[in-house]
Amino acid sequence: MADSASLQELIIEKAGELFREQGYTATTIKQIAKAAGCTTAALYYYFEDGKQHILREVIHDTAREAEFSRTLPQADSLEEFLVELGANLARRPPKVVDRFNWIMLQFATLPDEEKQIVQNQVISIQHALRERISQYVAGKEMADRLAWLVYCSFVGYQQMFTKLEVAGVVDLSMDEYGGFLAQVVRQGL
Amino acid sequence: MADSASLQELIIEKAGELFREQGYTATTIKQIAKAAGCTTAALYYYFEDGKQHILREVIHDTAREAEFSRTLPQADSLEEFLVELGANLARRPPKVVDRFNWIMLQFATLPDEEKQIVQNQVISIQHALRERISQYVAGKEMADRLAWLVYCSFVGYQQMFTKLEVAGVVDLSMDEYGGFLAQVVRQGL
DNA sequence: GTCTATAAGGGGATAGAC
DNA sequence: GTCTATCCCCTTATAGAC
Repeated sequence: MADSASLQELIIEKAGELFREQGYTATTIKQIAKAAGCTTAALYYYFEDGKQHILREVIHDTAREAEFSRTLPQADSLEEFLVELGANLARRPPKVVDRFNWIMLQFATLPDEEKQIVQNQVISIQHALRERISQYVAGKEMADRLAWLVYCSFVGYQQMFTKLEVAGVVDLSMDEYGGFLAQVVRQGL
Repeated sequence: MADSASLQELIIEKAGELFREQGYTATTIKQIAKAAGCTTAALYYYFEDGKQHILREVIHDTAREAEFSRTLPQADSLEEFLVELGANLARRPPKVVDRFNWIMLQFATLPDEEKQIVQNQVISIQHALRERISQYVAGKEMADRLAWLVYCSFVGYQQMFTKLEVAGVVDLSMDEYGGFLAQVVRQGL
């Protein structure tokens, strides 16, 4: 981002953007080079194994970045926590959502090592969610399942409403969705 | 599938499989031709606009097929309905799940007409879900929101556990997940 | 209707200059 | 470290034979 960033970092950053926007296969190394302001030969100086190598680095970089920015809201009750969580998620930049989507959809074609990185990230998010939720509910098992339910619910919302652009046709904001989830969790119907 | 199927239908079917497995961009028309037992020239006889044209037809075909096979379980209570729904979804062939994922990946790059087909499908599923749910709960608004919550929850589960293969690491079957969702919806925590 | 043959272009990758 | 120049292969697509 800064002009002083090394070309290597710049390549990873620009490649990440292109992968996110177009997918891995649809992105050419010529596009990546152009976006990074260099030639394809320069790519091979930093990434000997070519395009696949850049992909791996993008995944690693994404994981590192996500690790850093993960913070769950504070709240006095489970209901409030879920409402806040929904509100937080709704405020995330589209970039983050797109990146998650891209990796998810790329997943099947990733090498094993990178698959594990992605899975570990998902699981560590669920763990964080579970620990927080366990402050509000009785029973480890209950907290664990609820954490998955909450996590999956929001992921699903995002896929449907953001990725599939259903939000343009149906009127249900993520805030409302989170609020409804909180209500259901609290008292059922 | 039958040997008597026209080559045109066979191409759409085989292309659909390849797109699911590899993605659209990664699939070549040569692969499609080979899978369908013909040459690339034959493809252009049926699909003048080439690969894009085949993509469109696959989407249309997928929508038609989904329309046909969509049945929701019968149940005496909301809780039972949700449990059954989870069990049904768990039994779906991976093929169906993969297709949904693939279309999601492709969505951003689809022409408007095909985008609408996909959205309409999603919305019509939610409508079916909503109508069924409204048998059990009071209030149109409530049924609508709950239908989205249920739909998104299952989509999210599928993404995480099936697509990201978290099911191999974490022990939470879709049956259990559906059961837990039913329990939460019924009485809260 | 389906094939053979091939054109035209773009893709990933590399050798060697600077 | 980065570029110029280029290679080879594979891709999409088409013309014309059968």
